[in-house]
Amino acid sequence: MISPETAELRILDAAETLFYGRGIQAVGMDEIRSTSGVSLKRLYQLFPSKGELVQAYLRRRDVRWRQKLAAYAEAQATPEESILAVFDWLHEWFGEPDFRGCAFSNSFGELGATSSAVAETARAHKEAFFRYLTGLTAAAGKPASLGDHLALLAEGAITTAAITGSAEPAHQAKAAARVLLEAA
Amino acid sequence: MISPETAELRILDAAETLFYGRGIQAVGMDEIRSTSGVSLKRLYQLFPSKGELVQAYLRRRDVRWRQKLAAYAEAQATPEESILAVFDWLHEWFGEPDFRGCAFSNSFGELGATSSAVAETARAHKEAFFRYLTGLTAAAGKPASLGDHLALLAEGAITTAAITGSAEPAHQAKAAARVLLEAA
DNA sequence: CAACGGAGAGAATGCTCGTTCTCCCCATCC
DNA sequence: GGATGGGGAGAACGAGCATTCTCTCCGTTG
Repeated sequence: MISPETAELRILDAAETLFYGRGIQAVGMDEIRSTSGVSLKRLYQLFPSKGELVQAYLRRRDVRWRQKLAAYAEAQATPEESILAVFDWLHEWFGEPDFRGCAFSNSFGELGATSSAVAETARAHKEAFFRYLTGLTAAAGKPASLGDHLALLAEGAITTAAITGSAEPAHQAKAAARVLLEAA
Repeated sequence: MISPETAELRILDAAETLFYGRGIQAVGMDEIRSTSGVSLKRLYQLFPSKGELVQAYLRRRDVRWRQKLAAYAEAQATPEESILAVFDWLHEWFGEPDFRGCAFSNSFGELGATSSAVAETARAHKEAFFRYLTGLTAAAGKPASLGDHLALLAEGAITTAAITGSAEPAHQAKAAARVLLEAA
């Protein structure tokens, strides 16, 4: 028997791949089981309902996504470079073969109206992202409004890249961000 | 008996209210029937499957949405004012009580991975929107890249307004748009 | 060794939903 | 008037799915 920790990891990995890749309602618990290799009994012991598994998936993805973004941005030499690096990181993300847009926007569109938990998780994710960008602009001595504007650009690039299937919106957003950054 | 044209209108109105308001998979054909007052038999005569009804809903919404935007923008005196008016129009839209983001982004997030028809309709809508904005910037003697940048801002504002439940992103996007417009 | 408790496989349950079918009514036409 | 055809209401069908239950197996403990 695999350890509970390993089982939980496998379940969350399967949930992330499947929920993100195909949508939450399109994936049944049976498919989570077969992909993770963890029996339904154990699955329900660890996550008492599909809704709780969805929340766990979203929470873990939120933390990881923002950590990866922060690690990339913080590897830059100056605050200005960190800001522009956000859009380089987006470009890399958009190019990943399984990229399908923002997991939070997608789950909000799918379930936001019926699940307040999903709606709230999406809201918290976007708020954290906006706060992160305003933190970067503050470090560069720029106003918080610039952070909001850059966040809107990034948000738009994510949606547009997902729907058009192109990574180009990241470059477009970066060019616009550069103009805003220099004007601020 | 109501005329086929009236029945079709009622069905599409019900579909739009329900699909947009709660998500496509969350709404059953039975609810379309009870809301529209059109019997299931006639419903299936006019739209042979739920998928076709979804496509009809999206197609009509695409046309109407872009018409309303264009009417608002074209009521302005100068090309520059038309461009900025796009964001005023967004602000009005965000303030509507049933606003729940972009119907195309939402349906893409929900069904884009499983339905190529939905994915394609969403893509066509975004492309038309981008083309409309680059047309506005061309009329103002500005490069097409400005149109793309403004479209990203608008797109980000829509998503952010939907998730946070605030109309404020329209104002933020307009402020950023003004900077980009004056710099271009 | 024998009882036990927890684990896996997967069947069973109960519900939802897309789609079709049945049955009945009524307006039209001979 | 009586046949007919199209329409409405809603039951029926079949599939999918979240969740639970059953049965069997095996490792542990006394």
